[in-house]
Amino acid sequence: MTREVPLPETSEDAPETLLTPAEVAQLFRVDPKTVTRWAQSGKLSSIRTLGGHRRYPQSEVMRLLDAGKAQREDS
Amino acid sequence: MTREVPLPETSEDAPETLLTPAEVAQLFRVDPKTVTRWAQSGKLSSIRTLGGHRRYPQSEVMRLLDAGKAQREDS
DNA sequence: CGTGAGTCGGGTAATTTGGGGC
DNA sequence: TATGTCCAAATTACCCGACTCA
Repeated sequence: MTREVPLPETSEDAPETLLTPAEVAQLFRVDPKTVTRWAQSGKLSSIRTLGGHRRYPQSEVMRLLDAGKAQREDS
Repeated sequence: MTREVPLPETSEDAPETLLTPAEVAQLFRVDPKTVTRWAQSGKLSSIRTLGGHRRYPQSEVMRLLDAGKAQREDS
């Protein structure tokens, strides 16, 4: 049973789901290293764990996936 | 049975909300064990229950989340 | 006072990072 | 310019048994 206390969200809580580099890489069918390069070049937002590993917002990844899937090349 | 949950303090005193290892882990998309290592290495402050379990200040967790943010250059 | 979920510990795989070169 | 691969070091994930929490 999960704890059910009234979490007094200090401000605005965005339960943003995060994806690991491997997960994003599989979605795009590229190497995890490529995903890292996207993040480094500012093409993709990223969050850092306290150990330095990157986590990517699922919502943005999905948006970028949809942006280029139904199109033949580019409209 | 009466439960000792953090009441929404209406005045002074820092109503510091404490998060469980599992909650912090979900926010960073890491394993609860990883959060424990962060606390052990001093990267994250923690409170100990009388039984030895760790609790983490929500405010600090949120601050660290924002600190590791890297947005896209184009928004 | 039981019960189930969560969190200790430690150990050992798997993943990620960063740089360099193709 | 963009992606894939090799490398070593660092970080993280999963395994267990025992204990704590609600």
